[in-house]
Amino acid sequence: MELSTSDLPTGDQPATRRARSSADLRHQLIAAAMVEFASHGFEGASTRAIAARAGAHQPQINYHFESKEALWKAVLEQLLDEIDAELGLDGADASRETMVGVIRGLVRFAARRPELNRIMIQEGTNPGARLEWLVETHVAPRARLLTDLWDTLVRRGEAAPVPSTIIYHLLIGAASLLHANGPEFRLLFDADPSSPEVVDAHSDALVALLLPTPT
Amino acid sequence: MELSTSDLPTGDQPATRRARSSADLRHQLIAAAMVEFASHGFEGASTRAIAARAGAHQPQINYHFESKEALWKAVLEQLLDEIDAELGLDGADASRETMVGVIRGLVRFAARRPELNRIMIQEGTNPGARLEWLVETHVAPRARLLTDLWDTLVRRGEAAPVPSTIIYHLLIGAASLLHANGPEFRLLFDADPSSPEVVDAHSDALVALLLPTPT
DNA sequence: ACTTGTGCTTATCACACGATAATATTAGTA
DNA sequence: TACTAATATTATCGTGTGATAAGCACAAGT
Repeated sequence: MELSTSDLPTGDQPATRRARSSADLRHQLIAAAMVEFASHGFEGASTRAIAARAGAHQPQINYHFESKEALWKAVLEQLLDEIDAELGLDGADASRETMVGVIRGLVRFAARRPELNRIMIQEGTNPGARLEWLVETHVAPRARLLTDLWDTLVRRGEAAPVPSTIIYHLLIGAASLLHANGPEFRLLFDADPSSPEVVDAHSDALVALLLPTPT
Repeated sequence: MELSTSDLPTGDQPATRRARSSADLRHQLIAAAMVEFASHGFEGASTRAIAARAGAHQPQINYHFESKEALWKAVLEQLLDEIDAELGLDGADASRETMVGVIRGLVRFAARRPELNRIMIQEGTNPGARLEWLVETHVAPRARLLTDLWDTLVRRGEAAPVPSTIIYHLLIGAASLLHANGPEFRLLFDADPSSPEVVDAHSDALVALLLPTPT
């Protein structure tokens, strides 16, 4: 390979350079792993490719993380933190505007960071330990927030009368596939899936379909 | 390994037994590859696992198919034939009932054969030769049929005013994710994603959302 | 009975995988 | 400058990968 510290973004103070550099590499490995896991799945992504993308050697993954699976969990924890920040679902009140914000946020996030949906789709396909960890510790509580909100709106007649168990995957699929499969969209329609025009039209459509305004 | 002809469903007439058995194995390999490709992606699926699932030895794949990729193409051609039979989109007239049938067919097919959506989602994620082959030779013409139908209905006011480029992935995502991620749905809601109740509720919801009846 | 052809089985190729051990290098401290 | 702890680097382990070659089994045709 051929790596030197000058290849990486260097810190400043010598006193903190080492610690910062170490934390930086951790983040770079997580960022690289995010892309590789999203593209090739857990099994298909290789630690060598992840390390190369981060400008590091393959054994550094096992030095900074316990295993490939621990790195995968770190990736998902970061992604879920990011979508929480984008949606702000937990503290919100049960209103139509909240739901509008959630829908638009889902589309915006899927366009900005398609990796989360790609990884979740990959894992949601196969039963197993990774899916159980994902659902039990991360997906279930967030899904609960969304289904509760939806049920409230339906009860008030502010949302289409669709069971919340159905609406969950329906909404996430409708909001994310266009961006998870961005390359396919680009080939099919010769348009940029992450352009503001597409994202806006996509969000507007979903809001209009799911939260019809009683005229 | 330990294989004998008695492990496989045997033919009848000795005159045709060899040829039938060969065609049978081809089909069994395609069926096995369908499951493996859907679960682990093209790169993650191993020819040994495919062969084992079909009750065959790994080199038989290269005997009956040119390569792993040729087997993958055979899988997709079979799946696309199946969904064509389910939807019957090509000869249909441009009516609301046709669209209702398409929507219900998409959901029904995703529930019965989640493998197509799983494979397409995997491939739609990464630019490359496989995606280009898929889109150019198979997806684009079918997508065209659907977007043309949609545009006609929108012009007539019989469908929600959503651009057909947006509706394509929106509809397919909304119709398929629940079933592509069946294992996740099962864990989340403790329900069978392929049960008639779920499939019906899912279809009804999509029809109601996309083709609102002007009351 | 003999040959031919089709498909199966075994062995093996060169390479990629995740993980670990051993060594080298560096930074911080005394 | 010596020493120590942290990180980087190299080498290597056992295993799995897709593909191919060589030889075998057996039915079909003569």
